Amino acid sequence: MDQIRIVIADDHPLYREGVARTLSEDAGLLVVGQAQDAPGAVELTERMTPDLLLLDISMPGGGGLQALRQVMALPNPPKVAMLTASEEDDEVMQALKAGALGYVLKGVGSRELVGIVKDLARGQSYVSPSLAGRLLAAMRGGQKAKAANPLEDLSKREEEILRLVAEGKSNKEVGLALDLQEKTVKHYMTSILQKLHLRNRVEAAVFAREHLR
Amino acid sequence: MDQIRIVIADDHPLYREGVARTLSEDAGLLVVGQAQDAPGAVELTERMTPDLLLLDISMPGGGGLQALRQVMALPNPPKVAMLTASEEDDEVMQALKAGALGYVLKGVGSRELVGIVKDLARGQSYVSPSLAGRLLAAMRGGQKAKAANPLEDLSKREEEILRLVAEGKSNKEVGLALDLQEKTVKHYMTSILQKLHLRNRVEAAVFAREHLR
DNA sequence: GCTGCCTTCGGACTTTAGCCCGTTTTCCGG
DNA sequence: CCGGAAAACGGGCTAAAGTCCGAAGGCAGC
Repeated sequence: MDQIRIVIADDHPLYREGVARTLSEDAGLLVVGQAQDAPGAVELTERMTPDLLLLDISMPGGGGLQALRQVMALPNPPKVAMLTASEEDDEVMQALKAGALGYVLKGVGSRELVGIVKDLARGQSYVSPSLAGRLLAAMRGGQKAKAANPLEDLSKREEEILRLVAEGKSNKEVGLALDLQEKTVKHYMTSILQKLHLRNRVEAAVFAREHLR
Repeated sequence: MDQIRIVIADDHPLYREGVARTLSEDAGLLVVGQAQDAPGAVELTERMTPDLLLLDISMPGGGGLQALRQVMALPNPPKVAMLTASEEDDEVMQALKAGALGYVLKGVGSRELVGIVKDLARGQSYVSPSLAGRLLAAMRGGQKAKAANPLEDLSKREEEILRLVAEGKSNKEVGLALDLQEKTVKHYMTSILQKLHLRNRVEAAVFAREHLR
């Protein structure tokens, strides 16, 4: 049986090193390339046509999610696993929706990683346990799988107002900034809170900080 | 000349591995221990009395900053460098104020790290360039060096309340959660806003999200 | 041409938030 | 022992936030 050909993309040289060496120690695995940014990852994947791409989410040059989408658009896309420190449900969702086979937190042990990589290469998906639980919960709560971003429900104006609220502005100040009546801003707030299933402007501000921009 | 004895603390096994191997390849350096959490780092440092401690900031069991303070309180504290992905000015400040000699971002290259480690062992401080600039700016802006955190002004209770506010809770809900009168919570809010120079609870929530963990 | 959604506003509310006056208890340092 | 800060509470008040009515023009799709 052939070796599993792997490309690693991570902007931290030392972490990349750790992963590469750990995987290389297993006879069944072969690291055929390393990239340090999103464009590099796409380019390398295209050139090396690996079986598996380990992709960090937080990378310069567009971020791992964008790289994921580009890689999946290639003629013979490899299996892709996101390897990341982030636990944002949102990003997990987006990554899996975009075609990632696995989502592995950077805290994994070396021994574990080798096992996971082999599973992934066989087409077996993998999501780190601590995430898996919350993922399932999110799906149960959100019915089918649309939980990605309720932000899309917001109109242009609503989003604009939400941004200002997230900066700590009062309704009156938002009105002043956008040349609207305070009353109108209040109406928008009500609608924003309803659409995002939030209870008050503090929750809205926090939500905006974490999901907007 | 003796080798430089180093302890590495990081909760990511793979990253730890990468650092350890990179450093070990240099004849002048000797990795004498690895820890994966804050208490472990303190304990290991106490037992091994290394020359240098490389400390990750985000670690289970209290976080790297706490470990830093404990380590510095030891009879013969090693030189300590924070090794982290975080770029929070706040944390850099706190770390340096607590006695860290260096603040190295995880994005460093292997070759660089070896050089930096040797500098540190000689007592030469080091702060990653991208941070150094902003640090100086912060100091110029904040006069002397007090810019660390206005959070220290908050009493225990105030901080507790701020956390709940940052979750979107109303004064009444905070009162319910902490078994206080709504009125009391309002009083605390007034005092919190005053101390942090903020105008309303939305700003407080945003502030808390960015400066409180 | 009708049906929606977006944008904008007004009236009339109720509920929260925030400030300024106080008081009491406790606890800690000089 | 006294001062000061923290912790908790109360009254009274103004302003801000949020909700529920309704309404009007615009622009898109069917």
